[in-house]
Amino acid sequence: LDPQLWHACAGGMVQMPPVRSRVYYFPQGHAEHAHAGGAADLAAGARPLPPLVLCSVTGVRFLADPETDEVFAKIRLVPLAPGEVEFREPDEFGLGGDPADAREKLSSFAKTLTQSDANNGGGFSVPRYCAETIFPKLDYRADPPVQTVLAKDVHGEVWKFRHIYRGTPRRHLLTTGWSTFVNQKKLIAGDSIVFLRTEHGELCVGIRRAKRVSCGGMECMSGWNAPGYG
Amino acid sequence: LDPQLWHACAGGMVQMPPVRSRVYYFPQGHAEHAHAGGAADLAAGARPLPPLVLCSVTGVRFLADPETDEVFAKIRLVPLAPGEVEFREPDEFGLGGDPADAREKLSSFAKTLTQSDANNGGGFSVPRYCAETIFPKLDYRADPPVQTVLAKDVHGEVWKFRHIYRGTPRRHLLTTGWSTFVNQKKLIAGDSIVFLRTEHGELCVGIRRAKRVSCGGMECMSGWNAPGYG
DNA sequence: TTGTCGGCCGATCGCCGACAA
DNA sequence: TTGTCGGCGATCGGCCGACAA
Repeated sequence: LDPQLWHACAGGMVQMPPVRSRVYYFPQGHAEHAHAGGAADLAAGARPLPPLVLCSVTGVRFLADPETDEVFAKIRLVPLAPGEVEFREPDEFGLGGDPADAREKLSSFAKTLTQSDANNGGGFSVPRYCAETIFPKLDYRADPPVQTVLAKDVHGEVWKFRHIYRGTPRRHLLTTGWSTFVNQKKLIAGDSIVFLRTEHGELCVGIRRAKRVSCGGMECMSGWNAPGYG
Repeated sequence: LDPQLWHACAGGMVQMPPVRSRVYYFPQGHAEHAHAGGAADLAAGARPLPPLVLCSVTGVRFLADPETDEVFAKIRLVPLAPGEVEFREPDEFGLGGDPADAREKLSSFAKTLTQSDANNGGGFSVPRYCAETIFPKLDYRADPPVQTVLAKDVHGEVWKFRHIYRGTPRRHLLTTGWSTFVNQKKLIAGDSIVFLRTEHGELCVGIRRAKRVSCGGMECMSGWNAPGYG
């Protein structure tokens, strides 16, 4: 999985430590996160674990769930002996000033799906900025300007969309191919879609699912479906 | 799962030993059937198993696959000590002369789906015998005679069908509700459907899938899809 | 600039009798 | 008696511009 696409899907809040950098590992926090409330397993151990362990990052793998397309990472940590402890600024590893960071911001775009986007009745409203900076150049001399857009998802599968610039006032839309994508990926209003143009000029598409909240057996998005009073 | 429905789905060739009856267990045959060709596991054991073991049936559970509706059974066997060996006719347990057998034959009906039945373009041609002996009585004074038929599947789920008697010449058909059933159960031409009327007068429906044969990646039924020359 | 809506057109679904095996 | 077909009406998917936020 392309790290650029992975980061675009994960969002700007997610930063990954580079290989050979040093991080603190929090066993209890990990245990609580892994199986909520099951941290007793570790506490019951004969030798109590320290609250934090200084480790060296020896490997990072960028992965995506085959079912949901949700991205995650596997990070390999090796604990350091107390004598190896030495403080180094993370910036030495380019954590903050990653040059890929600025480039990524320029060539990726995320949009939260509206009801109209997710309704099976129609297409996808492409924000102008996304169409002009991420999508392939459209020939505006045609009337209406139309092109076929190919985008690769996190699994390498290619999706085909009809990209048209029409309506009054003019706007960019994805029509044919869009509803298939929505249905296959089981997207609903509130989920986000990410478009990314790699340095090779290749277009990629990722998704970022909204947190679901169960409503009496039905799955729905908090805030949606709630009639506004007043 | 109702044993009557189970037997109707399994077909007349399948007979189950009753509880407390005695049967021979063939370990090698079981192993070969369980994982084809993997019988070496048993042969490699320190103590070679006897070719057949006389057992007592201590339990039989009639089950159905939640995905495919295909029926199977779990039979609990307890090996008998050599001293316990005594010959008894299986008929003493009612294996052959099961009174439920004759009743079942009267009130269940199986039909192999034709292309027209499985095509999503239409309904299901109900053989007259099935309609008249299994289905609820139709009021022939109406024109055309129509009723709603409810049938419970092996999971207890209820399916609703529109049963109509129409056309020239007249015939029984299931229309509305049929294609939903076909799609949900993923039925294709060659599969069979079983209708059963229980002693309580309740209508049940089961399926019996045809053996699939793979045709270059496509799944199809042997004999179907083959154009007839001459 | 873009979210939502109603209109509308074409494709598909599915009910029908005709006809023949 | 019942399998298959063509016809056709209803429904649905999905593309469109209007309009307003």
